[in-house]
Amino acid sequence: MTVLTRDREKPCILIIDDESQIRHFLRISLKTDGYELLEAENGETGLGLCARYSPDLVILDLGLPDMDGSEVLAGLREWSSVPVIVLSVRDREQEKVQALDLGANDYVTKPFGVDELLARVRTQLRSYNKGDHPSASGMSAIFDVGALHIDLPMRQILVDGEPVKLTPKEFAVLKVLLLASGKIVTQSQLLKDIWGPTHTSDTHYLRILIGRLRQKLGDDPTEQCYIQTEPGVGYRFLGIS
Amino acid sequence: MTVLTRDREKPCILIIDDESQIRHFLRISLKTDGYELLEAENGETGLGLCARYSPDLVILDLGLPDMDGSEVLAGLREWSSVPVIVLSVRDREQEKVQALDLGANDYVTKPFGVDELLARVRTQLRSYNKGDHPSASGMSAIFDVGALHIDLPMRQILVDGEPVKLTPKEFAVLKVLLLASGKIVTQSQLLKDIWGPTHTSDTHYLRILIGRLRQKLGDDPTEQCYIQTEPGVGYRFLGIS
DNA sequence: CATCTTTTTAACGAACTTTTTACGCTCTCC
DNA sequence: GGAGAGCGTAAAAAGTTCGTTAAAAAGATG
Repeated sequence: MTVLTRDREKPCILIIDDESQIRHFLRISLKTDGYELLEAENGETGLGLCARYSPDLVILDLGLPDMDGSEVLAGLREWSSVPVIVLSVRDREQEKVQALDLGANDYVTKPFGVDELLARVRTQLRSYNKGDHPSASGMSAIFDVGALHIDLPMRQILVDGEPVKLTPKEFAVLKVLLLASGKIVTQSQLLKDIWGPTHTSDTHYLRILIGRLRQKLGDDPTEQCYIQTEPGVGYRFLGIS
Repeated sequence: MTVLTRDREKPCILIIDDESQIRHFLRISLKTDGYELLEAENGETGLGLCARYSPDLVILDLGLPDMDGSEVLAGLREWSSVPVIVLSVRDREQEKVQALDLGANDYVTKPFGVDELLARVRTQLRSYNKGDHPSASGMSAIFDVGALHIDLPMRQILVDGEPVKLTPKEFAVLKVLLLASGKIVTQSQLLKDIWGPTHTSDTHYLRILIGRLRQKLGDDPTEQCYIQTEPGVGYRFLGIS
């Protein structure tokens, strides 16, 4: 199952709550604050939506019809570290402690003020985005192949331990190839991604750039060590299966 | 001044509260849960302790004698990203919103249950340790690189022991680069952070400011000692691995 | 209101990227 | 075998970006 595409500009929030009034109420508040929304009225669909769309934050009501809210939380924490704000009508301290220790990031007691909830949402999203959580961006961005060490977020490339300087376009091409590791990336796709949709036919740009890239990476085009060319189609990065 | 050593096994919590009963009460609860403690009864010593010992978490009372709690929070957030749990007797929603948007990670209204507070402490420490926060791994707000000594909370910079005056914008840029030590900071990000979102394209502002900064810090752009430029992308501060 | 500091604007040379142009190579297909 | 398409390399030309300097404008200070 692949991650379905969604607007990556707006932060996406999943609401799991059975009360339609609360969902309605949250929907209006959150949408006007510029969030994209997903909604589920029971734990199971909530978990499903979370798995498929990997939202940036989950607002979870503890009182659900099909399963206990803490079960949902526990299930979620099996594989995801998405921030969770728990809502509950119950103000029992032990329940708060339990939810927080199960992995909730915040606990808000109903009835609550919208502004406070929105502020807590901002707080969670803020601290979540600060560290680069692997599950948020999908995969690790550090590659080690042969004498090559590539750190995408640090934008650092080492060949035999020696740092290598890449130009912006060189780096962009390498990144696209790397993120599709093993798979072929079409020439027109690379051209569209990096040069823009008006240059999808200027394949010689690519040939020259790939040449320089191979040179800088210490790659021999006759042996096709790192960057393999698929004649007539495109290029692929070899190394990680 | 270097970072003072302290027991790195136990998480260290700084309590900033003027009421000695509350401190006593928290001290007992937190110590039995295995935390190391620091205490301050006003904002100024609190900030000082935080700068010197860089605790893993701060519990901050909003009602302090010497300065407003939100001032302490704002001052702290100038240079530190340590998690902060705010305590307050006031249950006004706007105050919660303000504190959370100023950078607080949680807000607990007095009177509160110990168990809940302890659970919230655990939650903050947990999510703080997940991402690799620079200041979590022992780095403080005081930097010593080569002949350079930078004290962010004191706003003081020494080159070869000589104090150097920086303009507000120079200091802001240096701070952003420093807090992202090693990582690249995009030009547009610096421009957005310091000049505001309307100047994200005025890259020449940055070039001039970086030039002056390098000059004042005694940095040679041909040797790329402190501030390294990543052509076409942005800048990074070198020195601390 | 005058002075000093800080920020913004303008201009220019140097270094670097990207694009253009040109040429050699291999492979397929007629 | 020859023509043409696709790929790789090399070097020159064009275009950007970077760093520096200098001066004008704006803001702060007394």
